[in-house]
Amino acid sequence: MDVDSPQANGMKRKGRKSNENKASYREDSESEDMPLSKRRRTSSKPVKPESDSESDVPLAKKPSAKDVNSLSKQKEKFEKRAEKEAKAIRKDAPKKVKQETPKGNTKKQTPSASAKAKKAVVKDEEVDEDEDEEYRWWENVQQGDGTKKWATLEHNGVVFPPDYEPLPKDVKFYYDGNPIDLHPEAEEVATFYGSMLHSTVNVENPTFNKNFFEDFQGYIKKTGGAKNAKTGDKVDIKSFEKCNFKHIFEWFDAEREKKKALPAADKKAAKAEKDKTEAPYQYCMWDGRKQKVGNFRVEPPALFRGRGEHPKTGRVKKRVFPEQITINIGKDATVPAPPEGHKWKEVKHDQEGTWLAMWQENINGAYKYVMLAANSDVKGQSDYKKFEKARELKKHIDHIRKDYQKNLRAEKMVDRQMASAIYLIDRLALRAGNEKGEDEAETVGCCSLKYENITLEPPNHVIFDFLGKDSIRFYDKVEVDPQVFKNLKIFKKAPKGRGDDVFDRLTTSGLNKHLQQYMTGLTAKVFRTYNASWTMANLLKDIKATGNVAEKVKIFNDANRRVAILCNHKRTVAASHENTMEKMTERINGLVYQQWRCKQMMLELDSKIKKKKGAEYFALPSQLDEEWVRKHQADLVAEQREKIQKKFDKDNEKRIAEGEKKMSGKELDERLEAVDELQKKFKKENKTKKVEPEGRGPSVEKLEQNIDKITQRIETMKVQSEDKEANKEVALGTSKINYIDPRLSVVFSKKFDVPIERLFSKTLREKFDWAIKSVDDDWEF
DNA sequence: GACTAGACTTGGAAGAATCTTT
DNA sequence: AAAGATTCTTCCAAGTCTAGTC
Repeated sequence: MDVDSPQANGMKRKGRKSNENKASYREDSESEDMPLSKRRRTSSKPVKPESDSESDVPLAKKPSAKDVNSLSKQKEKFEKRAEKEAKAIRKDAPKKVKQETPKGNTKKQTPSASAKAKKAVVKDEEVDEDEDEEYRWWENVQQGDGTKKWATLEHNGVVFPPDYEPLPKDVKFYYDGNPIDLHPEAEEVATFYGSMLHSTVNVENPTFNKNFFEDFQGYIKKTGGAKNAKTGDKVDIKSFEKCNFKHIFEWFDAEREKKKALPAADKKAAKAEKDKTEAPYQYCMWDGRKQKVGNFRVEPPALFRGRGEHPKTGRVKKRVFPEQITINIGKDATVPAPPEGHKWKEVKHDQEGTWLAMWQENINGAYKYVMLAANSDVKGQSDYKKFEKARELKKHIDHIRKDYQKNLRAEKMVDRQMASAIYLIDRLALRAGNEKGEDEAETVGCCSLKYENITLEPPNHVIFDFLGKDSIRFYDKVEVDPQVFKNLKIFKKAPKGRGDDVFDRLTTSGLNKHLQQYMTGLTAKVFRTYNASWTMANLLKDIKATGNVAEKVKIFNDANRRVAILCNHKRTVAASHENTMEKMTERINGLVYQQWRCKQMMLELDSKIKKKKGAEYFALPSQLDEEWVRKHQADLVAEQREKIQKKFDKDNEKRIAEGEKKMSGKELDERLEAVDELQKKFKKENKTKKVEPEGRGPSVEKLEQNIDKITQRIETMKVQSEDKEANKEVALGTSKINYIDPRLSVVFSKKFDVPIERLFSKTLREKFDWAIKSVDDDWEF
């Protein structure tokens, strides 16, 4: 239960065993002597003698390479701008460059500052504005040394999950067809699994099942075994295949339904009750200011849902007891009382930490922290600092780029690898890529890229294919600098093979140390922030103010999407996606059909028009065919019939409600005559291959207008549908929340008159309060 | 420099709430 | 009003990176 064994956030690091490998890294063409000052670091694991057939199974269905050309071309443009700007900054502020304090770019902030001052005065007079006066920390960011995070801190600790409530007597886990009695502790574990049968990604994962079953068996053994609920005989639970959790699942499902079906008032009351009991934990007092706590709930016991091929996925994540929890709180504050009969593991007064409580989870020994919510001052400040740091990189980026460009040809292997790695981090927004342990999913970042993750295609194309954070696949074919191509070829040279590091001389800390030389605090991840925000800034810069709000929001989202693609932020395609797409094409086809009918009507009105416009114009569009038309006609007929029926029913209801008599079936028949006529009309059209002109005073001109209108609608729908398809596996959220400087969005909102609500949800507006209140429409990243 | 404990940010998915369509 | 789609929020896993120890 105690997880005190020292582990790096639980993960045992892979030993850095060094193989003495006398690899020669001489390039084929050029003869460069690269001193091998250090021993080569290779994976401690032997190269897996995997059968090729297995390893060749594609990771995902279809590699969706990004549009290499347009994206990289634009990136080039933005890089040029970056270089220009870096030079301009240095020219502008030859001496001040060192520390750009928040008030640093005085020119731009002065107007807003004075405006705010005015506002502040007004506010003093009419106090009714907000609850309590807000603390505009961003107007006065002290550098400080950043170590002491608070002077006083009061909070009420954490909320524990409810105790386990045993299942009703008639709901059982089944084994080999028999209901089984389990000790509540083992039964609880059964419910972890039973309640998630709908989660196919887990329940169909053999590792998940194996791990779960092992732990489950352990619990059964530990708690006195399992018994046949009918006979009372001991049952040995030894085969996962014979386990049946269906009854448990159905019970949970029914409970979920029951909850959902509750009257709205009851739901509301239940929520109010919960809010009330949790209220004391929602907020804390941080340096005397009320601040929202983020995650005050202790994580409930469950099955660990490790992602990708996590070797421990499915293991039981145990219930956390007060005895495992460390509380961090002000010296003078009242320490929250642990639950009756329990005590805290420890109570600290660590002013250098921003966490309120902490414990270690039993699977990986990972630390779990209770911290403040994203909208709190501390989090806001560090967010602000993060973006300021990224902006600071603007001043150095040209140097850094020039440097790595030069060092791509460095004599020493380390330097070459360093330059190549930074190149990739900068150009492809790769993560640093820390070393990972044996008992984690095998994912990589830049420094940990493996031999097999890179495929070289002469003259200078590189295919990257690897699983990154969260086992999300990164697949991209990229055109790289010829020297980078050469280098990668060298880095991959024999005796390296599958499983070996491409950058065998690099570690993330070495890389970051190198980066610090250019700028204090510069690390690999700053490049991601910088490139994301810089890209967004440039995309927004090129926008012209046109269209309505919806169109402008779309433009914004398009830019957002470009950033998300840059960062490789993906989501799994929604189950309903294909269906939705089909519906959309059907709708489009319906419009195309309408258009075609209009054209046929024109033929009836003007006998010469066929010659004038050409036969092509009147042909049935290629995406439609006879069969489709028949079906569509039938659908239209059915649709109309349904509509009339519904209207009729509704009218009748109304009549009854008003005390009138119901309409007769005859009336319905009369109304439905229109449908019959439509049907007849279609029949005739199909037979004669002619379409009678419709509408009042039909004319070729009117029909043409109509066709144009429909064309418009088709176009919008097509755009919508293409948009949807392109967006199906791109997740916009992460870049919006973590990478794009929120001030960019605020400026966009102001400049183009798009309400900020359209760009930021309520929580995001709270999180980015500092950004919303601190910039004018001329602020630049 | 290697190693790792610790603390903090980033990330996708699940679940809840809300909007849209039927 | 139910169903379906979409958006927002919560959850917690999985990264990054610093600093301390040897």
